[in-house]
Amino acid sequence: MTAMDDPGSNAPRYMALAETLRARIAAGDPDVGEQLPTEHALCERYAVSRHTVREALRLLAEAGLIARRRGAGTVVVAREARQSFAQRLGGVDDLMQYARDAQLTALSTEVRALDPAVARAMGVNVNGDYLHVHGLRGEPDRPAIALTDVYIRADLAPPVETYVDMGGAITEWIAREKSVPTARIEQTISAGALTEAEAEALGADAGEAALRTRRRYFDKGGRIIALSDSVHPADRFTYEMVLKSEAES
Amino acid sequence: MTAMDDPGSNAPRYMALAETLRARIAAGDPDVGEQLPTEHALCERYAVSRHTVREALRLLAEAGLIARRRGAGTVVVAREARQSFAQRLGGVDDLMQYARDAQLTALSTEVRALDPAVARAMGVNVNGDYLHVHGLRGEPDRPAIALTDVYIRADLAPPVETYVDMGGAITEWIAREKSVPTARIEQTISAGALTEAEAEALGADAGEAALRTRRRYFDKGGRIIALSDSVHPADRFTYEMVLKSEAES
DNA sequence: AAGTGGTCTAGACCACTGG
DNA sequence: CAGTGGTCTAGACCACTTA
Repeated sequence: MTAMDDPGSNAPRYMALAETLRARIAAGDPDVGEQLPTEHALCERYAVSRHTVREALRLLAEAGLIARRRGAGTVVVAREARQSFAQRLGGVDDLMQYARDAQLTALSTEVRALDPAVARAMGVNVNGDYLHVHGLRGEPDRPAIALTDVYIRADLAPPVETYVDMGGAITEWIAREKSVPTARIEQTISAGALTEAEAEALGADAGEAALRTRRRYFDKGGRIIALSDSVHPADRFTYEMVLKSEAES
Repeated sequence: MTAMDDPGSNAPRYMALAETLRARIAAGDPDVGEQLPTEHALCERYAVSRHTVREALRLLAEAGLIARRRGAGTVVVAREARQSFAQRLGGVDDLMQYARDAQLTALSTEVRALDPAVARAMGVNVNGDYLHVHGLRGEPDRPAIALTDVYIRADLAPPVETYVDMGGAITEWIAREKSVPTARIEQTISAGALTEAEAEALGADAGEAALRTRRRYFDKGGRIIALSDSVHPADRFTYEMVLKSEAES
């Protein structure tokens, strides 16, 4: 009695077949690393067309249970799909989900080699020139929400006149104008106390608790595109994220 | 000269067709909200079979450019796929990416109605009984990494004997044993100073900076499964996440 | 060279949407 | 009710892997 033999089921055949195969894999019948029957064999065994078999296998492949290779066959790669969650972000701007109009106001900018101390703090080992923008982030006429340092690889950095009103979309500008899309972002979030210099720039008290976010932007080849380091006074900022289950059907 | 008319291209037809349609949508030919030609029309226009058209449309649908409804047709929902990033988590355990062996040691447990003050702090409005577990999280013989409060809806909570050695996988137990999988997790991360009670439990100093994470677990219907509230001394914990581009081809 | 999965065709029936 | 997308069949050729 498998889902395939159930005449009362109103599910499409390819779904029923997928469910049957999923149950068998969960039971370890074809165990991890072993081969699934070929598409042709499944057509015969379950008396369905190859298209139906392929739709069923597509579901299992999307669920990460099987891997398929032309000429080599289909192997089981997992007995069951772990429930998985994902935080999706529409773009780099969404990384910090505070108000859209939180503008970066530059206090200073310069192009020079990356300070070794900064590189160490950011957990990277690089050399070469970077455009360093130091500034406050927040809405006009409101207390600043963050004190931010951004380091953009010099050969990718926009001209100084340009980036001021770009908000946080610098990596999108680089993707568009320099054809270097960001492929990976690494972010660390930690707590810490405000230093005196930070407190002064932010109009807060030294020693006050603060949220510190550091981000590293990488291109497809793993090369650094940009670095950013922000300090948020505890009472002015909360990081919120929603993680959704990746289960589909 | 579209990708479809390119005879030198060695891409499959359905990919070429998808690329052609993607370019047209990007140009706003069928603008957002407008209808795409029907599958039948596309078959005629590009002289391919319906299966080929459907494979092409499947790609566009996966990219989030179009939405399809049986009987109603296909509409454009976006001119171009925004570069998008996702943090993927294999399970609830991975939410906090510190060492796997960070066990929760219960200091107290009780079942009672949720304290209104707690509900307010967690940003939820609920009633009913919850199993409240208050404890320390960390490896044995090391300073605790967090002070944690977990509130599990009473009708879903495992028997007291069970949950002790489950680590953080409580929601996975609920999904398996109670058939209530978690569909969404909302998390807020903020900074704050340790209260005296927290400092004492953690063996730290009151007023020290700390990272505070609050999580809400929801089922498919939006009902709360569990709540958790953790405080991490700043020097003992850093939250790290990797966001990968969702672009595929 | 035989067999695999990947692509493609030309049909068909169905559930559902909309006028 | 006509037309849509969803499912399904029975073929076919191809690129690729394995032996």
